[in-house]
Order: sequence, then structure tokens, then C-alpha cells
Amino acid sequence: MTKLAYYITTPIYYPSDNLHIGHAYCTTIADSLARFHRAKGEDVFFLTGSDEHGLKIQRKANEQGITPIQYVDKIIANFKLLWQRLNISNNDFIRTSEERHHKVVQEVLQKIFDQGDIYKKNYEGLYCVPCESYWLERQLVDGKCPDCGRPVEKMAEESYFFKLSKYQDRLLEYIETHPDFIQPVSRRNEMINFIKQGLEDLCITRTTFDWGIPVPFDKKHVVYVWFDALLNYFTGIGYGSDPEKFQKYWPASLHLVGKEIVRFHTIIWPIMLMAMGQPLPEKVYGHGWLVVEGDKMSKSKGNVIDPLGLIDEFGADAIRYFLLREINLGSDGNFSRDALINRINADLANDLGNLLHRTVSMIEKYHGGVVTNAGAVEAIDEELQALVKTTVEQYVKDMDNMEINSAIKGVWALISRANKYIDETAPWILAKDEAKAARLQTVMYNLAETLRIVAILIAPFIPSTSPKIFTQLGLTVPEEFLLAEAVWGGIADGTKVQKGEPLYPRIEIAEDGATIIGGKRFEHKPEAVPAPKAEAKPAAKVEEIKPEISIDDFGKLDLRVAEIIAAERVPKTDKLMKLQVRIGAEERTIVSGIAQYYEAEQLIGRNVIVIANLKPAKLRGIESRGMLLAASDGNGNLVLADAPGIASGSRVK
RNA sequence: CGCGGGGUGGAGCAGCUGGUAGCUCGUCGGGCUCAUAACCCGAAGGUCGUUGGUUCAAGUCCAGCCCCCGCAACCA
Repeated sequence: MTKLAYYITTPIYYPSDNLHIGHAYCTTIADSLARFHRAKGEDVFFLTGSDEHGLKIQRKANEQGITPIQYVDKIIANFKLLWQRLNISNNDFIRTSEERHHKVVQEVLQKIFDQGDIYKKNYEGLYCVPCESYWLERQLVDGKCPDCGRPVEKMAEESYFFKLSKYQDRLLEYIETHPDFIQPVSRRNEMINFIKQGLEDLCITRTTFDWGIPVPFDKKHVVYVWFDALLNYFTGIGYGSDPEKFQKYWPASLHLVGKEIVRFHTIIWPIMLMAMGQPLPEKVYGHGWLVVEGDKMSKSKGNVIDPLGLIDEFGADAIRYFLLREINLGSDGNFSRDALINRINADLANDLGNLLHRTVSMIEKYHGGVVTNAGAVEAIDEELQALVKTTVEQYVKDMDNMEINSAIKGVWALISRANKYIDETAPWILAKDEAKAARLQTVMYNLAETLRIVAILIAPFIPSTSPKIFTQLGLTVPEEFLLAEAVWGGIADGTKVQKGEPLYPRIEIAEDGATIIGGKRFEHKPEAVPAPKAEAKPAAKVEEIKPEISIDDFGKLDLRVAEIIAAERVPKTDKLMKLQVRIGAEERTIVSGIAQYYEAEQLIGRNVIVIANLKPAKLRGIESRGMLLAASDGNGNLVLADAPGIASGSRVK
């Protein structure tokens, strides 16, 4: 009998930088699902990888004076290290720079080109030369490049386009007739709306850089982004090179992706597949994002969390557990250190770890470590057994629905029940009564057996914990924890338990914020809320120094100390503050974009520095004469340049 | 009228197809001693953002408003 095939993928991540906790989140989910399906006895193929081409990489490599491949090789080594440390069980790791992938992309491109779904067109647009990017009119900021603020120019470039529009009706129909294809439903509705607005053909090649896959029918071009990246799902299972393998695993059971790229996976990719005459993946699931202490994680905010550091401190399983348990798959979730520590202590140390510990301790103390099923069963035992059974059933249901945190909650309800069972049966009292010997043995057996099943159920989530539980229970650690074994009665009489180290030592927090885990100390500086992180990011965001000027140029600026005598927010704007200032004897109005940083009351009476001879400008209909000086790091921090105690009207130079 | 997500006891969240408001942590009180100061029991605490509507019945459906947070076709 052939096993049911299950093919699951993560996005391939972009190696312009090291991975953060968000990538770890996505990959951990995929890994748990992959392990769950293996536990069901299915033939699982789990693919992750890296999307290595593009201008950004090429430029980063140039900056460091190395070739793109040298650059990505370094970063990919870190990716792989992270997955190894996180215990990720992927079957392959696909890199888009690999020869096998180039072949697939070129083959597919040629085929689609030959059948007429790709055409060449002059692409006209507004182009920012330094950024090498096209922008739409509406994207411009003050008519300038939204990235660097420099002027854009009209440019024409020839590009190849993929006929998305040709397939849009078919796609729409497919999505409407396959309710499970896009999940969760909110994302599905979003996509349906999007398609209904009409699809534009997709530009799939570039001539402005060469770190990419050459277009086979026009060597001046390289393949651009999605057409290249999405095909990794084909390369990974041997499209064009291993027909048998490809046949077995395609269509994919699940593409797990972040919510921001659902669109590419449910529109571009399906249309590519339609053009190729291939079946569509069964499901695309767009998971939510991790926000950190309530804030979106981003490099510019300096709140990016490095998973490797967390793994060093808390261990891979603890991190995995937190991510899977705390966060609802479809929606955004909050990552915080406090919540993490809380979860580890409460669930892993107190509930699970302690249950194992007290159980094994008692078996050693009362029975010399030997487990015996003495058969002195009481009603309460049957209740426990029944709960084990329903827990397993519900667990399978939840996991099949990708409700991972529900599945985990169910298992922990069982763990909790087992802890209560100890209280109710009070083994320490049974132990004092010779006549209750058989009963005591039965109670201990039931606990050991419950723990054995718990260990099997949690193996997909915290895979290095289950073997530890088995070892302490005196059981042979299986190659794979199979769900078929999660039925009552698996421990043989005479099994000898072996007390070990606590599964999860409690985490103590020292006064200075350091954590103490199992006697080891981990320093931790509590980040000053939106940490500006002065260190650790050299050159990352510091803008280039502008061209040199002469002292005469500087002399043209008339900088003055001005006293703020009134301030009010400009209604219906986010940033604008209308200020009345006094420069010496003169009064004037200045509008400044500081409303997000200062309250009106904080400003009044302050002596600040202004450019007094700036040409007046109208902002929101208010004439602003002059400009306040302020320091801003682009990371959401802004401080006014002020001159406390210096008389209004004084010159600044 | 750009798009989307969200506003539920101190904190973080669950509440799908409408019918006595739940979970984890925290707080308070009690129990137990096998255990990692852990485990077990109990209690306090919410006009479910706001206004109006549908209904015998709404956190749950409909409409308006307020507030927070993301995104605007190359950041999970």
C-alpha cells in the first residue's frame, strides 16, 4: 500500500539579511505540520529554501566587494544553522541560485513563451536611476522617488510580460468553486475582490541587473522576482528531472505563507500553473505576523528579534512551544519576552515538566522504579482514560484543520487533568497502606501511560522533549513518534523508569533583568522601550553626507533662537503643529511636522532654533514662515534643537 | 469615500452557524506534601469601543460614528 503523500512548503526567504523571529515562526508552523503528518504515517515532503536573486543582493555584494554568490553563501549558512538549531525537519533546502532551479525556470519560461502567453512590450515609467526602480505616479512623494527623495525621470525599457489577464476569469471561478483553496477566509475574500478589479499583466524580466536567471529566448534579460521564486516549489520536488517524485508530490498539499504574499501565491502562481497545464495546490494559508511588544517588527525600529539568541537562552523547544501555542495562526500575534518566560514556566516547567518529575519520583520511591499495571481500576481511572481517548481524537481533528493552538490546548488540558488525578488519588496516602499496594501500582501506571501518550502528541511541536520523556519513563525512543501508538496500554509491565533532570527548569528573573535558568545566568538589558539601538548597526541607515559647501553657502542661512508662544495641532492631520513664535520682537507663524512627538503644552515657552529666512510655504492652507530644526534618526525618534536660556532673536552659527 | 485587521474583567487572548460571557497569567483565600516555592480547590473582578436597528433573544447579524494598528502590487 502506498502512503498518502503530503507536500508542504514555506516561503523561500530572501537572504539580504539574517532571519528574524517571524521567519522562525512560519517555519516552525510548517515543521510541526510536517511532523504531524509523518506521525499519521503519511509520506511527507517538507521544503524550505532561499530566494537569492535580485538587485538588492547584487548591490549588497558590491558594497562588500564580493560576488553575489559569495554574499548569499554566507547568509545561507546562517539560515541553515538556524533551522538546524530550531530542529526543523525539512527534507530539502532549495536555493534559487542552484543549477537545478535555473533549468526549471528556463524550461517553464520557454514553454509559456512558445505558447504565446509571454510577450515583449516597451515599458514606460518613472524611473529613479540610483534606486533602479520604477514608480507609479501615485507612489511618488512630492514628485520624487519615495525611497531616496531624488527626482525621477521618464524611462522606457523593454520587458517581457506574462498574460495574467488572460487567465483571470478562470482563476476567479476556481477560487469561488474551491472554498478551501485560500485560507483563512478573510484572505480569500480579499483576493476575490482584488481579482475582480482586473489583473494587469505581470512584468517578469529586467535588463537593469544581471544577478538572476537569464531568459532563454533573450539573453539581455534576467527573470524578475516572482516568476523565478515561485517555481522553487517545482524544483524542490524534481520537476523535469525526477518525474516520479514530482508525480508523487504535486499538487502541493499546503503552501504556508505570510499574509503579505498571499496575493502572489493565489494569483500569480496559480496562473503560472494554469499556463503550464498543472493542477493547483490544494491550499494556500496566509498566516499572521508577529508584532513585538505591540509594535510591528522592522529593522528601522530596531526591534527585530534574533531567534538564535533566544534559542541559546531558552532552548529551541521552548521557543517553538511559545510560537505555536501563544499565537492564533490566522491573525497577528504578540511576541514578548515576558509572555515567553511566563509560558515556559507555567506550561512547560510547572505543568508538564513537574508532572513527569513527580510521577517518576513516586514510581522510584514506591516501587523501585518499576511500573506494573496491577489492574485495580476505579471509576476515576476510566475517566482519565476516556479523556486520553477524546484528547487524541480532538487533537487529530484540530491539527487537520490547522488549529495548532487548539490542539496544544487540548493536550495541556490532559496534562492538567493528570496533575489533578494525582491530588485526587493521593498516592502518598495509598503508600502508607499495605492493602492498597495494587491500587497504588495502578495509579502510577495510569500516570506513566498518560505521559507516554502526551509525549507522542507533543512530538510535532517540541520534538526534542518527547524523547526525554520516553527515556525517563524507561521506554525506547522510537525513530518516529507515531499516532498509531497513542492508544492506551502501551507500557509493558516491568518497565523501569529513570529519573532525570527536570525537563524545563523554571526561569527566574533577577533584579537587573537577567534570567536565571537552571543555575545559569543570561544577561539581558531591558531595552528602553523603542530602543534606538545606537550600537550594532553601523552605516545601516545613516544617510550619505551631502556634497561640500563653502562657508559663504552656510552664511546664507539665518538661524535664530525663537520662543514658542503658542502651539496647536492642525486639525485633520497626523503630523502638523501650528506654532506662533517670537524672534526678537517679531512674531510669526511656523507649521512643523512634530505633532507626533510633542504635545502643544510641552512646546509653549520653549526656545528653539529656526531657519528665519526660509522662503514661506503653505502647508494645509497655513502659511509657514521658517522652519524648526530638529534631529531625527528616521527610526521614529525626533528631538527639537533648542537653546534654553538664550534670548529670543539670538543668532545661531 | 484607497485596502485590510482590531477594540471582550489588571495584562494577553478565545468566543464558528445569535439563547445563562470563557481561557492563561496576575491578585486574594484555602488544601496537599509525591514534585521544579510546584500541584489541587475556591473567590473577587467585565454596561463585550460607541449610538441606533433587526429579533422573543446579540459580544455574536445590520447601519452610522469614535479610537488603535498595519499595508498601498520586490519584508516571514
